[in-house]
Amino acid sequence: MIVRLIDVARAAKVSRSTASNVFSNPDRVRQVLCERVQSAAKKLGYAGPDPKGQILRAGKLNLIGVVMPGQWGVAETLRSQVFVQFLQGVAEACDEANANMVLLPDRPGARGVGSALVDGFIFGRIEQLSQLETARQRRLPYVVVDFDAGPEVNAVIVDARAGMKLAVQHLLALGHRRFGMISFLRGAGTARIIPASSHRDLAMVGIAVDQEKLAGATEALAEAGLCIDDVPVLHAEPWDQNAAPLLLDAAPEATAIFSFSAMQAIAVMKEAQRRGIKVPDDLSVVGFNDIPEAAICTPPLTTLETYPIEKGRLAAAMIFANGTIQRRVVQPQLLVRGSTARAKS
Amino acid sequence: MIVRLIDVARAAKVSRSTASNVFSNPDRVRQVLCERVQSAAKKLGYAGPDPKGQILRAGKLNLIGVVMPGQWGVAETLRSQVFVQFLQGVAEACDEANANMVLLPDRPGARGVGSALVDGFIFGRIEQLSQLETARQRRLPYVVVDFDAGPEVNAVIVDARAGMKLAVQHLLALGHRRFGMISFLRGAGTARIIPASSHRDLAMVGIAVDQEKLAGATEALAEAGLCIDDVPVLHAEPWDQNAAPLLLDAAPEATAIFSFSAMQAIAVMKEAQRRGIKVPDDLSVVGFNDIPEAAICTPPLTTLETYPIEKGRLAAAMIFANGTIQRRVVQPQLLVRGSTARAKS
DNA sequence: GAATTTTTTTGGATCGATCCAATTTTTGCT
DNA sequence: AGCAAAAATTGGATCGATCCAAAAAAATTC
Repeated sequence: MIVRLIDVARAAKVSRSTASNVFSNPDRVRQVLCERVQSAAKKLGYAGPDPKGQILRAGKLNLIGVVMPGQWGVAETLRSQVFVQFLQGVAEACDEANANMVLLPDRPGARGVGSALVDGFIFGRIEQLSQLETARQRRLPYVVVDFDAGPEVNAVIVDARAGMKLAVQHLLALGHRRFGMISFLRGAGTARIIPASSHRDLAMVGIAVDQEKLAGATEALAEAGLCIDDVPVLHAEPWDQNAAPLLLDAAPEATAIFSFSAMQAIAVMKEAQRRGIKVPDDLSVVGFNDIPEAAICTPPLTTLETYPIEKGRLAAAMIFANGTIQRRVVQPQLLVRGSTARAKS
Repeated sequence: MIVRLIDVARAAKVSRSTASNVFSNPDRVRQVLCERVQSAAKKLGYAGPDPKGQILRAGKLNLIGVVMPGQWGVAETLRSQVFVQFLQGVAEACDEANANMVLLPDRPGARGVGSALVDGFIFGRIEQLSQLETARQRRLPYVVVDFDAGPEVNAVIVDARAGMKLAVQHLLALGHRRFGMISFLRGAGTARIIPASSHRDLAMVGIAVDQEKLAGATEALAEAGLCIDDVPVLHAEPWDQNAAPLLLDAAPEATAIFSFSAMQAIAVMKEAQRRGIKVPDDLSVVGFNDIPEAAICTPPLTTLETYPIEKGRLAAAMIFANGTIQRRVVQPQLLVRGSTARAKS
């Protein structure tokens, strides 16, 4: 049924080695034989060397696995524009290295980290060190993004703490003193306002990078003599459409809101405008990460550029290098646009 | 260096077969041996059966290759939100089938369609039948999206002609008679206005699905006694920021603009507003495809829902089915939002 | 305890191709 | 033509695991 190299070789009356060379090292074969093999291949409908066989010998696959966060699947993760930008960066580096990229779920049971046919892994978002164990066991190179897994692990990390600090300091410099904050849920769940007593409870906050954001905000506030406990906090998934009203209800006095995601920042702007609150005149809003919408919404959103594409490139490059452990920290930059203004006195 | 199954077998003093069974069919092995093998594996640091070896025997990879349009690379393609939505659909179907998804470039030379380790292909966008030749030769199942490759090829096709017709008919029903159109370039290039003589020259228009859009628009106009030749036409890539002004300059009299992409439709709205032209009062705008921005921009964009996620699912399902050739046509639906209104009399 | 059945275990073949050292053929030179 | 050197070709081993029929061991029956 399936035509193999050996069938072609037999049909052309040459050895397997010669037939193999016709496809992989044509210059080592006399032209007469070369043609004989090729015509035999064509007659039998041979599709060329089956990569399944090649791989076993070659060992290298030229394939990087990008591991998607476990709690969300691959499909859910693709809803994040920032993550897709990150993938763009990985794809760019892959293009240059003539490699491909496979999207892997981190569900136990699935053909994921434990058994995927790849040369290395990029962990897009992890929550626990233990998730790296399987990759380590397989002795394949791997890179962790936005998670500090110690000095022996390749890492590309955005300095989210510094970023959030920039954002809050920007608002403070504009004279704001009453805030509202939008954080991430840990795990799935519905949007909700968090009681002040839990504000600093890291166990409730999304993933490591979000905990860093919280730390940054807390620090910046503290340096201005303010306390995070006095700030109403909303926990919500970025795409939860029902979240923004909750915060505006909970923080009627706030003159500025900072969000852990750009999506929720934009949602808050929309909701404020719907209620007749003017942005940025009555309410300043700052987001985190830059997405296309942030630049074109009205007003354009002041937010943090976190260079996801660059991060993707760096991560993929580390896999291809596969040498000494590297560790790169990316510094976010504040993009001041139209959604922030001086606080009314 | 690398620990293989056979090393573990030797260390545990059992045969390869038994060692293999410990990992793949534990119930066939007595518990004593099972433990002996497992402890040997742990001692040697064996990471479990290497998928490279398994694959050769199993034959099946549980991996779908999504082929990206050749002219753009993988990274460029990920910039298209509609394409990413399509990928979401593929990912959903993969999740259910416990398979994975690899993104393949269609560059010659790259490890692409010709040699990728996959069970089947989804061609995201193709321009010529010949691009399918390699997949056909490899005798792997494949699906083509938005391209009519004949009755012997799995296909998921959006009825772009009907969609565009809906859009133009909507504008006609609102009383519009003077239009502007934004089409796609074939290949890369800078945005430019197309002379009337070339309006119906399909060779200039993007890919097959875009040619269908042109046909739909032409038909709808003709049915209202209008001719596409009288409509100023702009060719531009969706993300070209400099395109919108060109069209507004070329079509100062237009009261309605229809675009082959949502991105350019939004760009035109922004540019019009910048010039003091009110949308939809002075100018109606219709896009194609629905992206998140379209729903939240001001005014929200009237556009066509083309169900990319559903298309992705259907395409992946056809690969998994791998039976009789299927062919699904998806009918777009017009989402009337705020960017269209009655023409001023 | 021998005979029979059932459960475990094993070695050989296989998946499809590539590499390498040894062999055969061709070429070049006198 | 004869010999050496170069080029082309070949068969065996290998990549890492799984399958299968046969053999061995254990459990059951009389």
